[in-house]
Amino acid sequence: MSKSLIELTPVETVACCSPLTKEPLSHDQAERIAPLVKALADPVRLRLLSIVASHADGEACVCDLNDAFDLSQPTISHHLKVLHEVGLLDREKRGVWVYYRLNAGALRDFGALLGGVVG
Amino acid sequence: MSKSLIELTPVETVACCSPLTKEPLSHDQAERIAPLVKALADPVRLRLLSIVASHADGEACVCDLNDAFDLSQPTISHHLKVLHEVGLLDREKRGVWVYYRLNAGALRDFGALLGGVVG
DNA sequence: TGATTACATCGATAATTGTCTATGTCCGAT
DNA sequence: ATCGGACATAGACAATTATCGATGTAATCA
Repeated sequence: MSKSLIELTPVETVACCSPLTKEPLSHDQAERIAPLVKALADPVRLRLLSIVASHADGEACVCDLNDAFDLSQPTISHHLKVLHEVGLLDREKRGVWVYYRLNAGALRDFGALLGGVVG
Repeated sequence: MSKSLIELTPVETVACCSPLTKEPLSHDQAERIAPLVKALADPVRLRLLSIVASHADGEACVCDLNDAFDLSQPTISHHLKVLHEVGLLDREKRGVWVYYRLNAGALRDFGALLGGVVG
C-alpha cells in the first residue's frame, strides 16, 4: 500500500507531476512544489547540497559542513534541516556525528520537472 | 564577442555551470544561481510559468494571466517582472497588450543543473 | 482632444526568513 | 557520575517579500 498524500515529502510529490511546460500547474500542485523549490532557493543551501553530493562516499558530517562556511553552527543546522524536511537530504546519526546524504532521485525528479526531461 | 559576465542574466550564468552534484559550488556561483531558483520558488510564479509555457503559440498576454488568479493585477505584474528579470520569461508589447513567452533554453539549463542531465 | 483600456510603478503593510546567541540533548570518554 | 564535544532547538531581531490600493503611462478609439 502506498503512502497517503499527507505523508509525502515535497520531492515525492514532484515525482508524479508533468513537466512544467506541458500543462498548467493546478493551484494545489503549485502549492506543494513551491516548498521544494524554496528549499533550494538560498545560496548557502545550494552550496550545502553540492558539497554533500560531491563529497567522498556521497555523505558529509555536519562538522565538515560547518567548516566550509563563515556562519554559526546553528545557522548551518537550520539550513540542513530545511533541506532534510523537503526530502532532498537524508540524515543518519552514527555515534556523535550526524551524516547527511543526497537523495539523488529527488533532485533528478526535480530537474526533470523543470527541464521536461523524462527519466 | 560574448557578453561580459556583468551583463548575463542568472539563467545565462547557470548554463555554464556543472551540475550541482558533480563538484561543490563556489560561493560566487551559488550567489548567482540562487536568484534564479528564488524566482521559481513561489506557487504563483510556478503557475504563471507553466501557463505561459503551455499556452497556445507559446505565449500569453497579461490579461489572460490575470484571469487565472484571484490576485490583483499589480501582484501578477510583480511576479511576471520577477520571472522576466531572471530571464525565464521574455516579453513583447504588441499594441495595448503585453505578451510573455517562455525562454525554453533557460528552463532546460536550469533543470540540467539540478538533475545532472547533460543537454 | 478626451476617454478608455492594458499594464507598470509606487508606497505601505503584514508575513516570512536568514542569522545570531543562549541553551538543550545525546553520546563517548575519563 | 561527570565532563566535553557534536549537533539541535528556542527565542530574538533585521532584512526580504507577497500583497494590496492608488497612481502613472502608453496606446487605441470616438
